[in-house]
Amino acid sequence: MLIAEIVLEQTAYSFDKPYSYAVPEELEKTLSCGCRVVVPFGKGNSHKQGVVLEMREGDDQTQYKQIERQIDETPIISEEMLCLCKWMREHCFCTYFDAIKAVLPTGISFTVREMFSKGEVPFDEKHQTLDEFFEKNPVVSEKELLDSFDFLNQKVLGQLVKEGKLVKTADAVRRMNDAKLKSIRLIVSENELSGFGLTPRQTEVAQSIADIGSASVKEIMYFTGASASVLNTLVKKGVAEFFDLEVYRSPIRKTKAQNTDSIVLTDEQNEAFERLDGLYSSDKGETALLYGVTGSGKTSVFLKLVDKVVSEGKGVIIMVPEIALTPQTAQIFGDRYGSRVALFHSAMSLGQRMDEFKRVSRGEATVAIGTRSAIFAPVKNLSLIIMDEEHEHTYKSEKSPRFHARDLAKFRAAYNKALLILASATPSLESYSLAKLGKYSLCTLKNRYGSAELPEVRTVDMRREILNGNHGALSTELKQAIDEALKNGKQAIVLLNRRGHNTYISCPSCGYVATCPNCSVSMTYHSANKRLMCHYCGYSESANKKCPSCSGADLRFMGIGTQRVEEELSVTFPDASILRLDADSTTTRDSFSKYLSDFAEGKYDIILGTQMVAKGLNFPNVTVVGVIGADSAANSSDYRSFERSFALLTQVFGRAGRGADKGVAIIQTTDPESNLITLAAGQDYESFYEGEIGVRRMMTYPPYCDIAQVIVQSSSKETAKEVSAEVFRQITEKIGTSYSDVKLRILGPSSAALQKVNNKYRFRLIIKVKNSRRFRELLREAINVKTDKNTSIWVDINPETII
DNA sequence: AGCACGCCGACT
DNA sequence: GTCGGCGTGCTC
Repeated sequence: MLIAEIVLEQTAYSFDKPYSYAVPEELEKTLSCGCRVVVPFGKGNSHKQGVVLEMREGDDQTQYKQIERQIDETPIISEEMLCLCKWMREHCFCTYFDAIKAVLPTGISFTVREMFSKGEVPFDEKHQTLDEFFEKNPVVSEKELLDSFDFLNQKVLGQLVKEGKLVKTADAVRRMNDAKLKSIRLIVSENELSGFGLTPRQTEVAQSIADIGSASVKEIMYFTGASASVLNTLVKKGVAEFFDLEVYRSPIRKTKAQNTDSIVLTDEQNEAFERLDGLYSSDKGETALLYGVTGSGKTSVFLKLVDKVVSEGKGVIIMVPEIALTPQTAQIFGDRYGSRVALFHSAMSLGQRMDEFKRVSRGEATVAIGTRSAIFAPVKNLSLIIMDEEHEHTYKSEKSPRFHARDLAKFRAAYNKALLILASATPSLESYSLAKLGKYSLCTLKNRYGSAELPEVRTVDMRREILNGNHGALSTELKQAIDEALKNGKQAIVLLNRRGHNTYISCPSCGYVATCPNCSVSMTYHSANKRLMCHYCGYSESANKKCPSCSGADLRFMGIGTQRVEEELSVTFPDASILRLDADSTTTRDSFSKYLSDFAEGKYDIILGTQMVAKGLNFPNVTVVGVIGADSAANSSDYRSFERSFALLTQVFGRAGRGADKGVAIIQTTDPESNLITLAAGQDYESFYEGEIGVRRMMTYPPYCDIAQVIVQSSSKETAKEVSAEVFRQITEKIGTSYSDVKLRILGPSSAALQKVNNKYRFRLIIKVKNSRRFRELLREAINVKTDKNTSIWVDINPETII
């Protein structure tokens, strides 16, 4: 008797474990580990999707239910990836299926639907109509049945199944639908609108749709502030229709390798290459940290190594923090390896991602390039993983499974005895300390390639600007420098270090601040639609002219947002064309790289953006870089903010002088004495590291411990508070008894930094601990407290931000 | 999450 | 006496 150990979809964390099922005879030959199946589950034998983890010879088949159907003829998940899924469940506090979904490209997922057909027992006379119905459609979905017959409901259906009059079957459908963007367009002409009895609000929205032509529902809701119901009414009244817009397809692939030049390395690069090549050839599954200053030519070293991997017929994964910002990377590798390259990133359509997944798993593509999800590429014969800009926070997943791609890369490297290269100009403190301890091999590139010079760095004290009567976002010095650059036909970049820096509206007389009714954040003013918006839940309202609290007419815009800086720039430089790049101005991700290339071609004079722009800074014609609020993040409470600001500034300074002209970087700060700017200007990572690691040691922060963040979210503030207190109690009780060997410190429970998001209240516990198997066991037990439907508990190990 | 079992209050 | 409320416990 064959027994299969199967993990199931739609399981809560508390009952997520492998379940044993009997393998029916007809599947004995075809079924194997890593295949998806449909099984009956629970008292009602509802159909669930599952994945076979293990197969074994079993004793007594009768105690198990039978597998109903096999979805994949051959395994969709390899042995290695199944192990990775187990690892993720153990380390990331997610369910097996959360991990499995992450490993598979979305387009490959199936959804299991409950279907009904006639059973052995005939229907009663009062249900005669059902007979006729099933005559026409032998297999019907639940929804169809409920819609067609008034006397049917969930309960009656269950009853009929029990009596044997109906039979439940499962239908596995592939869902590809989210490759489309729900959009809306008018189906009558603009001047006919008056004849449909529309309300003023509906007319206004219809007018907006007419103005834009057609737009995604999301965009329309953003610009008009209308809810979905207004749009639904427009469709109902026959004015407009919904349609699906195909989302962006992947870039055209070059089938032939175009660049076959051999790579010429400098002495220093060659030395690094030899070191890495030695590690690569040793097949020990090691990790190397390549610390190379910006502009030291890390890519050339990679290319030479990848050349070797490809020539040996082996596989490689190359990860970059955000592919839209580094189109060059994909380009360079695409030119060199042609169709051996497979791309993985979020801007690709589901179909495309699935194709790339298949090409890689069949071994047609051996060079997988992409963002953090590329770590799941089923590369054959994996022997090298490169993680560029390894310190970037985009490598940490912020939704379940909350993994860090670096950890998964380590797992895969060890499993395949492959070499993992972590590369950065500003390595994370975690990685650099491990390199210093000798756990990683450290390779260093100290010299900038070619003649590129570091820019001159000037610091502007913004407190002085205010004293001099300049209340704007731009200092006089920055304005002058931009002015000069524009006169000489050069370009400028203005970077806004925006963390915690939004434009909000407040009343000076009573202190009123416009806040979101659903979330505990102040709302951000958007000049594009003249509305106040909440970035967390999407709520918006029109901006008041008067203070709703005291009717004062002197409402002020506080803080600095990109939109406000844009206005200031366009007033100061009326003839310059300004490109604003932030999350709000780029609705589609692919447009980002297009904007950047437009800027490189000189279609814009000034680029204005948030941190994300810093990575794309590779423009020879830029001579001025301004950084606004350079120290704002450093002052925030997050223990990583100093590190982040240092990395950002180092990157800005390192990239600013790429052309022939020596550039100037103007740093606006309220704390000019801070050594952050001096360290970054000197590209002095060593000193930064020595200082910061001391702080981490003293305060017990990573790498001196791990941080586990337990978050309790509930629609009731009291419940959130009580449950988090209960988790706290569970933990303290356990370390006092059965887990006395685990040493940890708990902070909290306290209200999360964002107390309320989307009308859900959040409480958190922060645990400083050495992340060990024993600790995870303890925590797993401790969070297993009973909660109501509206309450959820989750764990984030080493979160990127402490929320 | 569902779904059943089970033990109390409002009804024909 | 029965129908149905939702508290509790299990799911191969």
